[in-house]
Amino acid sequence: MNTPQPPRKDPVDAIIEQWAKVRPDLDTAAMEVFGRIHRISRAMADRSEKAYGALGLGRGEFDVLATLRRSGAPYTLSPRQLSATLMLTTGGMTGRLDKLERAGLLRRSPDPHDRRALRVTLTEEGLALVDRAVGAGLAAQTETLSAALGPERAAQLADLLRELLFTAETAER
Amino acid sequence: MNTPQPPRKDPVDAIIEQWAKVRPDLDTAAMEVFGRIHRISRAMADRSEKAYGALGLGRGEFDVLATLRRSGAPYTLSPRQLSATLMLTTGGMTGRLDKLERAGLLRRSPDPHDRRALRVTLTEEGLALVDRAVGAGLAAQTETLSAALGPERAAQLADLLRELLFTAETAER
DNA sequence: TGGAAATAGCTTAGCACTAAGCAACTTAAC
DNA sequence: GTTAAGTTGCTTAGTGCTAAGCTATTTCCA
Repeated sequence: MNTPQPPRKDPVDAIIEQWAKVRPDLDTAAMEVFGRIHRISRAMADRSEKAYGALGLGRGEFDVLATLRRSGAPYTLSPRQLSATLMLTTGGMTGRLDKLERAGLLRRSPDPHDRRALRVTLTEEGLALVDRAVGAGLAAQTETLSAALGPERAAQLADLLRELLFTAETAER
Repeated sequence: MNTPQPPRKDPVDAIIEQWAKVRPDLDTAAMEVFGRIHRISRAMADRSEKAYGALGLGRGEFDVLATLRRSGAPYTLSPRQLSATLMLTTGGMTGRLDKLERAGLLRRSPDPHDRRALRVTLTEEGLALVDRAVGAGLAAQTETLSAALGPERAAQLADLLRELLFTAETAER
């Protein structure tokens, strides 16, 4: 399964070759990394979405439930905390919460200490569903990763990505 | 700039720690890779968008122009080729082409050999603009990459990503 | 050669998001 | 204690996508 592959050509290599023909002056080294990251991200989003989809959840809804789940008992956060964590505007969050509340997966209740604010809490159904969804999503990821790389190279990849993430998310000048 | 970093904790490490507290049974190793890939992809999309944005282009428009540009002279493709390359429905492509044609960056003309089909061609303005935009986008990527990793580790990262991309884009069973 | 199937690009309806702005409320400043 | 400033969640308008369906045209093949 995980013997180091002979270096095959992938779709990103093909794009880079095309650029080399028409714009040989360009330095395309960064595409080798970011072009692939973009495509992997998109492909894995599709795979995960398929895993939750079987449970009737979209990616956005899953993200809300998972954020509540991993906050621990009593599975309660404010809409603001959720939209900040998920890098979503408050308008977008209102829509997600509406849908999830209608599906009975969470509950909105007034915050007892601040009458402007709300508390969003997972219901029992929501808790049970998200536990299954997290398992399914993670299984899809694990399967893909271990089919591509052994544990050692996967760990090496994770380290390189960690350093790149720091820089990428640092406020641009 | 590129001395191997002391292992700092990043946002993905924090999320994984949270899961470990509330669901210690989960195998979260794959998140180390795909969680970071997702976040880097998002962060870099924002950065690139900012680079083209200065030229009045959104990411979607840029992608269309760049695909035409790297196809080489005479910078002509069909709407179908474009939507297939960019993994976009034909409806979405119609909208992008409308906007770009209105801006004078490309032209639609009938295909002489197939009366169902069109040919989409970059105008001179479109060609000049996309050449500037590609330079700007690539500069933003190059800057981020070289601030995070030296050339050697960047190449190593590219190789690991290539293998992961093969598996991620392979049709799921 | 004629008819069925496939393909091209467009249209429409629906969805999920952002940006901007709102009223209600809380906090800070003096 | 009053006023100014900030925060919260929601609403609205606008954007860009998908899915499904349409017409016109081409290709396949019996």
